Amino acid sequence: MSRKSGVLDLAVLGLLHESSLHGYELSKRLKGVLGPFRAISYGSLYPCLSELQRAGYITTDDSASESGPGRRKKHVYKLTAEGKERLQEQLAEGGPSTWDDEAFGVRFAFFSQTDAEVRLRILEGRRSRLEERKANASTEMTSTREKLDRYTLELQRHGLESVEREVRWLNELIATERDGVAARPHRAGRAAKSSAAATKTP
Amino acid sequence: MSRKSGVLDLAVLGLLHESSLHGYELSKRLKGVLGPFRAISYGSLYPCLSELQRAGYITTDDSASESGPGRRKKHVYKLTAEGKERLQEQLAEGGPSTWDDEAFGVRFAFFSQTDAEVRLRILEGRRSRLEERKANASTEMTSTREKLDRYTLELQRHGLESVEREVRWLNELIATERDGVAARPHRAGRAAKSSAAATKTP
DNA sequence: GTTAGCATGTAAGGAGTTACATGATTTT
DNA sequence: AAAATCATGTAACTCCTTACATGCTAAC
Repeated sequence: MSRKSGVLDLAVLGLLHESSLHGYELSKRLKGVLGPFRAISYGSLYPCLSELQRAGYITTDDSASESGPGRRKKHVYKLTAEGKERLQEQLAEGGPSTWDDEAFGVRFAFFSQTDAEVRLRILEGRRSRLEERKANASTEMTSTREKLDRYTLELQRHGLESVEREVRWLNELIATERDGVAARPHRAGRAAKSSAAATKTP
Repeated sequence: MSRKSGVLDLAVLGLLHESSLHGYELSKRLKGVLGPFRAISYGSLYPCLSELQRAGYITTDDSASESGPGRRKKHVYKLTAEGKERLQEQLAEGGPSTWDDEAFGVRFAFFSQTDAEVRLRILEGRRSRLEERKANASTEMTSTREKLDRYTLELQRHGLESVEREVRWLNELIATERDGVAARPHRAGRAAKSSAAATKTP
C-alpha cells in the first residue's frame, strides 16, 4: 500500500461523484472544497489519481486513439462502483482524525451527497470534539498555578470564544437536520444524490 | 542543512528563552504553546533539539560527571547568544507561511518577549492575510455562475463570519498596541531581552 | 522487586511540497 | 510564430508521526 489516505483522496472521490473531471480541473475545484487557502499541488494530486486508479476506485476512457508514441492527452476520470462505495465508507467513517478542522470541512462540503443519518453523526462528532476542546481550555485557564501573561490569556480567551461560536452553529445545524429527518420518517438506507432538503432557517 | 525550520524550532527557542528546560518538560509546555491539540511527538522533538544544538542555538551543561559508559541522563538545554538572535529574527520575519494560523499562534504566544514594533507588524500582517481571505471568499460567494448547494453556502457563510470576528479582535489588539507605543515614543532599535513592557490595559 | 511514570532516543514511513521537465491548445 | 495557459507528470526533499527500544527514578 503506497498511499494510505488523507483528506485528498476523500475530496477527489467526492468531486468525481458530482461529475467526471480531469486532473487540472480537479485541482481548481479542490481549492473550493479545501478552502481557498490550502490548495494542493500537482505533485500531490497526480500521484493520488494514479493510485486511486490502480486501486480501482476511478477509471478513464483512454485506449481510444492511443496512436502515436508518447501521446500525452487529457485523462478524464470518473468513479467506478467500488469508488462510490469507498466514498460512502470514507464519508461515514468515524476513525481517528476524522473530526479535525480539515477533515470535517471536506465531509461537510459533500453533505448534499450524504445520507441524512451520516450527516447527523458527522455534525455530532464534530460537536463533541469541540466540547472536549472547550473543557480542556477552560480548565487550563482556571488552573491559576501557572502565571499566564496577558497575551497568552487573550489568545486562549479568543480561542474559547471561537469554539463556543462553532458549537452554537453546529447546534443550529443539528436541530435543522433533526427536523428534516423527523419530517420524512421512513426513508432510511442508501445515499441519495438528491438536493437540498432545505428547511428554511429563520 | 538537515532541518530547515518550521513552527517547532520557533516554539522551542521561545520556550527556552523563558527558562532552561529538558526535552520531556519542553514537550509538555509545547502543548500549551501550540494549542492543546497538535501536541508534537518525541520523534519530532528530540531530533529538533539535536539539530538546534548542532547549529549552536542551544547548549547543555553535560560533560560534567560524564563517568560511566552509556550514561543516559537529563539534558537541560538553554539558549545561546546566537539562539537569542535567531529567536528574534524568526519572530520578526515576514517570510511566506508566516501568517498562517499556526505560525501566527506561536508568535502571539511569545508576544511578551517581543518588541512592540514587531508585535504590531505581526498583528497587521495577520490582519491583512485575513482581509485577503475575506475578499476571496466574498467574491466566490457572489459569483453566482456556480450553483452552490445550501451546505457549501452555509459553510462559506460561517467561515466568513469567523474571519470577520478575528479581524475585529485584531483591530482591538492593534489599537491597544498603538496606544502603548504612543505612550513611550523614543524607544526604537534592538530587540530587548527585557520582560513584559506591559502597558496595562484597563 | 515490580509497576508506573520520567526521560531519551532511532528507524521507517506518511502526506504532502517545491522545483523541475515536458507536451498540447488557445490567444495575440 | 510567440506567448500564455492548459495539462501531466517525476525526483528530491520537508516536517512530521508511529512504533519501537532503552534506561533511570520513585512509589507501592
